[in-house]
Amino acid sequence: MPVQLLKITEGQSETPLPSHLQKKDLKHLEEGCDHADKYIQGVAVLSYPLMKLGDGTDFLKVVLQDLDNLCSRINSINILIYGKMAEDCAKVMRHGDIFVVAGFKVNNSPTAREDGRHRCHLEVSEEAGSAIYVRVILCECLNNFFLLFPHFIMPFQFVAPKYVYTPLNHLKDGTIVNLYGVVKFFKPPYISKGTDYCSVVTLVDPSNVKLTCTLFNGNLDSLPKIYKIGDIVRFHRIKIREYNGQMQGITSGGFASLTFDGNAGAPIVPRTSSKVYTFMDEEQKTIEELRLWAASNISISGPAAKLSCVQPMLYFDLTCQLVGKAKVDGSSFLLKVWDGTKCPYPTWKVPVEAEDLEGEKALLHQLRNLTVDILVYDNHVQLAKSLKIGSFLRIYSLHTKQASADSEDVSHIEFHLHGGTGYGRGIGVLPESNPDVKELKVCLESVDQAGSQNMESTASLEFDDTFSNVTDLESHLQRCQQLPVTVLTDHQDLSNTELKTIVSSTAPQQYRIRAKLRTYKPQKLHQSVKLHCSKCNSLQEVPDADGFDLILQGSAITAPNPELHNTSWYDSVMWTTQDQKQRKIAIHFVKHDEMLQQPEDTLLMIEGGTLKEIWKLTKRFNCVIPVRSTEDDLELLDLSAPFLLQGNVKYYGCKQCSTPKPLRNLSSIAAEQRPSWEPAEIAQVLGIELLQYVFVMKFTLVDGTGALNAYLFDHEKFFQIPASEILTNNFLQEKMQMTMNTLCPPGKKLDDLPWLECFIKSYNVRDAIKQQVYYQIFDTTVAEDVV
DNA sequence: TTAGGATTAG
Repeated sequence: MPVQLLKITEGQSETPLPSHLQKKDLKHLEEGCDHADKYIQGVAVLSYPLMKLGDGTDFLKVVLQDLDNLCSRINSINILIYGKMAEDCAKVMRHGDIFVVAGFKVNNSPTAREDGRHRCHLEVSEEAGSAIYVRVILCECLNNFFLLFPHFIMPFQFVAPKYVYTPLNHLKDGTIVNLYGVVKFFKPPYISKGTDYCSVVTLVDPSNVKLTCTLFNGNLDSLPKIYKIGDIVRFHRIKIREYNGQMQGITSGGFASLTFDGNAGAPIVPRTSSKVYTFMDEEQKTIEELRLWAASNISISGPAAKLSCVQPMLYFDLTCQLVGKAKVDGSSFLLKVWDGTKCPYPTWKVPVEAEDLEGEKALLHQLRNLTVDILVYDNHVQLAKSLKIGSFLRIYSLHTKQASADSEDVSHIEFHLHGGTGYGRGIGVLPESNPDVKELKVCLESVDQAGSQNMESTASLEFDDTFSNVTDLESHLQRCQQLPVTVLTDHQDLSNTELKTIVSSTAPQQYRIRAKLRTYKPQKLHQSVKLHCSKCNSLQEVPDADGFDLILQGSAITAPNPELHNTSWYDSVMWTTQDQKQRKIAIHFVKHDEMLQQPEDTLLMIEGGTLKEIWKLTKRFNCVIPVRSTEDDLELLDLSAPFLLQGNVKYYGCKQCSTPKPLRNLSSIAAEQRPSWEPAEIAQVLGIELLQYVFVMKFTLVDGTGALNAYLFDHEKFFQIPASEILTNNFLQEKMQMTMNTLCPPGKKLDDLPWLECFIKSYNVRDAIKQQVYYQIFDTTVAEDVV
């Protein structure tokens, strides 16, 4: 029997311990040594109720105090007893009993910092060959004990595990708390620039407060095993700090986590690397309640997209199996994966040296039409290299991009995992127990089986496997071939002119045409967005954020001038950042009727802010104008920076045509009955010639009689998407790409392309050398059922 | 220490 009662009287044991056991001193405990023949001895000063772990194993935690030093907590140690031994021990033990624990495993105690006990704990179970001898102290001995050590009366109490969980709206700076939350966002663990892995997790709970936690650990396994949005986590001992005016969670010593599937009805099995954790019925109830709350308050990610459903220009999470991998260059690495379905578009193959390609050659060949090549970049390379062939992966925020090589006419789809961790971009390894992996394996095995029955014809099995998806696509395309995918918004009474006739005619003229879109430029649609000045007719690229950042940094060198604060038309606040830079930031809130407006109606001016701070302000306030102080007035920054930010849109002014006027001119708008803060009106009073966002594209149109290149110059009318929002709105980017895929489906022959109805005008452009005829599309829009 | 959510543009 692993738990034995030994009777002792007057300090002498009636039954001796087995002779092979040697006593080990608490001071000399070390991890990793063989403790099969060792025992430690101590008095039980604390015991927790017997409980069941997540997998049903009985568990008992007992604290033993070294008999040689009864006063110091550092001489007490946590004993974690598993299985039947826990049950047996709970039956016989009393506080004050002397325990002899033999054949234990020593591990670091995650709670040592918190409970002040020994830095290690002991793990014992029958399976590990452990034994516990409980020395029952007879009455007189016990009396002597209490006489000698009266201060031990207090610790001799049952202590229920006291884990208090703090709701997210009750968090306080500088505390260490336990909490539950539903995962609203997460970055799968990645290698940080320091020494640890890092994972960022944003939680919400029914208080509707968000908490972003930054978790570090040198051991990948010790970070929460979160696989999707909606997972539920329990964090123990997370430190709360204030950062940028918001509460933030960060790992503290002894941090521990459990993760649960967030779907109501799924088994409640905690995912954790820790063998030691408590999980009681009450906590099960908490998970169920959070699942119910999350079901109606969080958009839990649905089944991840399959390769058969991918569209170009999407960011999506792919659950797949790794079939091959290869080095490409210093900053990129190739992963060859499959998910049992076939991508409906031609996919790119990344050229690599045969000897660099790891993976089973026969399988790589057999699955060559089902695997896709994913190029991972920069910070993901190191992790990608370490992945094992055959492992199951979830690749987060994988980007599909449509591209065509210069020499090819037909475009293909590329899969990129770009550098950085924005939007949770990264790679996670899923365990075989994961429900999505189980489902994936069923799918892969069915393809494998079909493959082994018919090795000669992998093509037919691939077709069968994705037949429904292919037919969906075909029927969509058929519809596109019957009806024109663009329509005229005017001039419907005109009849069509053949392209052959148009190209042989003189300009300027206007025509109605019916043609197919053979190809278009730029293929990277984000490159089609330009800024246009309607006064000087110039076109320019949209400046990138780095340039804006530099201008902000430059202007932050000059501190705000306090003499310009709090005027008749704005109220000012100023503060200094807590970091080393001691940066001064001033915000001037423009008043209406001498009162501040609601944030969503407010225009504010900011001095000394960073890109991120400005971006955050635009989330809450209607308009943000970055400014700087001069000796006697506030002024706009250089016009390479946006002069106004509203929502996601940055508004720019034309450098040539603008004559900036004093900012106090804004007070005239503020004095209106209901200031609307329209960008055009703001630009006007500030002497700014507002640049308009436009799509500029070149369409190569054909109709069987001829071909011509026509320019599309569109603010919003053609795509029914505002050009001003496309760069910052992923949904609109996808929508535009899908529209282009309908107008010009990738990988299709000319016969299969849909018809476009367009109105075009020809015009002459004369340069120093010659005169040329150009064509521009106008009064045309994408058909309603295509958008 | 690391990162502190807010896509790349290869």
